[in-house]
Amino acid sequence: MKKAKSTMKQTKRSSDSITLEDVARLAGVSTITVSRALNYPEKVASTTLENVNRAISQTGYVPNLLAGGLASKKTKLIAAIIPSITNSVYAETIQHFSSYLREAGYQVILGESGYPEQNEQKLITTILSRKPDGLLLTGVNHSKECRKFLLGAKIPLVETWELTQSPLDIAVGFSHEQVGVAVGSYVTNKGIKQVGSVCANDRRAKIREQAMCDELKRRGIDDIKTAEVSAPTNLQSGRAGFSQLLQQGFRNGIVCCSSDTVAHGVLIEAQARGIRVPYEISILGFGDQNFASETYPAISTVRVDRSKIGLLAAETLLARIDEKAVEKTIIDVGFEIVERQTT
Amino acid sequence: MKKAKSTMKQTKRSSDSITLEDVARLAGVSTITVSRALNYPEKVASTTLENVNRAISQTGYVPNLLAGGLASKKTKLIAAIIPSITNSVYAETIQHFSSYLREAGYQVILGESGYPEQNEQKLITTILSRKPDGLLLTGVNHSKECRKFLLGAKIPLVETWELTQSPLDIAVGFSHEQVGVAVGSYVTNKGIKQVGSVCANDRRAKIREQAMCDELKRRGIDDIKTAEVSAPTNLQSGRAGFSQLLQQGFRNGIVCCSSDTVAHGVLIEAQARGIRVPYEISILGFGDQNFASETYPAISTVRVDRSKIGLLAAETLLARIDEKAVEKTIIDVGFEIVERQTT
DNA sequence: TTGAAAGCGATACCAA
DNA sequence: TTGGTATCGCTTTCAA
Repeated sequence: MKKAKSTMKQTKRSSDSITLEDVARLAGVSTITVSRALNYPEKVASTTLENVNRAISQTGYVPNLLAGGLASKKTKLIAAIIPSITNSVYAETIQHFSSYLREAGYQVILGESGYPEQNEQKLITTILSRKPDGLLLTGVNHSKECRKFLLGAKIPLVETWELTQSPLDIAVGFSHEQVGVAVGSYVTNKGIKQVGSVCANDRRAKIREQAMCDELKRRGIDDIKTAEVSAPTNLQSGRAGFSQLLQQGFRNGIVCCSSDTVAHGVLIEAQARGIRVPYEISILGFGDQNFASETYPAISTVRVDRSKIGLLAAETLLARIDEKAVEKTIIDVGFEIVERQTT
Repeated sequence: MKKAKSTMKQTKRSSDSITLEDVARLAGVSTITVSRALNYPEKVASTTLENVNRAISQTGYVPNLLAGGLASKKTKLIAAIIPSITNSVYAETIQHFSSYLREAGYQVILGESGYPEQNEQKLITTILSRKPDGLLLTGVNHSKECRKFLLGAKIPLVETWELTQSPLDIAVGFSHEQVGVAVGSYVTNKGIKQVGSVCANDRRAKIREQAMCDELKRRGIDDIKTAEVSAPTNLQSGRAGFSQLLQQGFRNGIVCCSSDTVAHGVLIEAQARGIRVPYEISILGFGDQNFASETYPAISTVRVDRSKIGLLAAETLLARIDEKAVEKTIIDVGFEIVERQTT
């Protein structure tokens, strides 16, 4: 007993939407031919193709990727887990990541991990249940349980923003220790004697701060004032953090911040107090966000190339998915200390 | 001939992943019972439930939502189309939108419409092929073709950021004309005589600027200098825009900007030129982004509540999906002019 | 170049 | 409370 949906009013679980079968009937071909016309047009005779295309536009057919993905085990979906979409460094990374993948016919689905109500494992399970073809992670610090699920999914994975000696699969990022060391040596090379640090209570930020302090001490600078502010940071964090430093007796020197947002807040507080930047104090940010080149003269920063991370992550992931060989599984994109000159 | 996947090495299209059937076999129940244990645990005897749960954690089972969605026609997916993820006003809206939906068991999939290489219709088709249960749109300006596909999907829709008399389904936003009028009257009420406008070449921004100019003229202010900058805007846009105004002879008065980013750029340029804000000129932004309350004293702004838009959009959409009655289909969240005082 | 039939992994429907 | 069976809409496999 064949189906004859068009003739019987309603089959048991009929649906209202237009399916391949509707298109096939209209075009006078079988469903598989329509499927081929969509996925491998070159495998279909040109006249057939025309017929099918006409039928598609006549019906306004929209393929059902759930069904397609279920059948083919390829969803053309890539998942990305980031701490927060409102943090512009992550948003920019994802923006480049998505844009590259979009051109390759993939779509990105986002998960936000930065919210405590959201346990990481549940997030990962939720994401994996959509059966993405690949997955981007932010950071390398996953619980044992999570690693199990991640590896169990048997899909290409890319960890970003941080580097590790033992990536789950691929890592694209930079070393936060190296950033700290570079900042420490930058500061001493400039002959600066007093250093203040306004640092968010964020794992990676703390790694950078620690490495910086170690390097400074190694180079003989012991006068380091530190202020911790809670993540996510905003301008207010910077203002408050800088005030703390001043209370601790910080006067002339450099204020190193865990993000450009914090740095900006420090600048505002300094201006409010009549402290001239970069004359009396100088400020170093991190991320190079919101600071289009040459636009903001008063703050120097550690530039991390979000587009590079996003693009390389996308590229490597795709290569893995297409089962091409991937030369490097640990990719260091580096960073750069950008000095801003006053105009 | 029944399937006996566990005994035969490989069936024709076997897969490596763990399915409901694997769990069922281990728990000694049928697949539908496992399905119930997951979706309606209260409909399953407690001993059975325990067995099933044990089997689930033993196997590390992750449900396949493609299959589930296909069978049930409920994907627990909500799509959101925004111009750009890196624009913080949209990102914040989505952040609240997602967070509300997440608690209700839904996941958000994003589409970016702001990139020209991406035609809107293709974007919509791509999104709809994932069969979301609902859809958020930014703006109310859709092509006829798009409206057709959108309506054809027969899912709840919510248009945000803008209001219209004839929404596709639901609209949550505010009137950009009203913003313009309010700004116009705010300016004249303060007794300001000269107005400069730095406006992005963005549809909604232009609507606001136009309404403001009309209102100003109505109230007898004709001395309006305008500078257009291209979207997406950054600090540089503001600097350049303000420079243009100065060239046109703008001296004392207020600079009205199409976004806070632009306003911030204007501030920087003013400071660079030694023009004191808000004494010699005052600055009005739009959006209240990046300006945590009371943090940035020099710039006033038009505050639009992103969390309200995101939350109300999510709430209304869910109500529609659950087929609850929705009282209002046009929801005006309003706006507010926030004056910042100098400290 | 085209098609028939058998899945993909879940849920809906009806029965026990 | 539990299970058998028929789908959901598409692609793979194999055959014509």
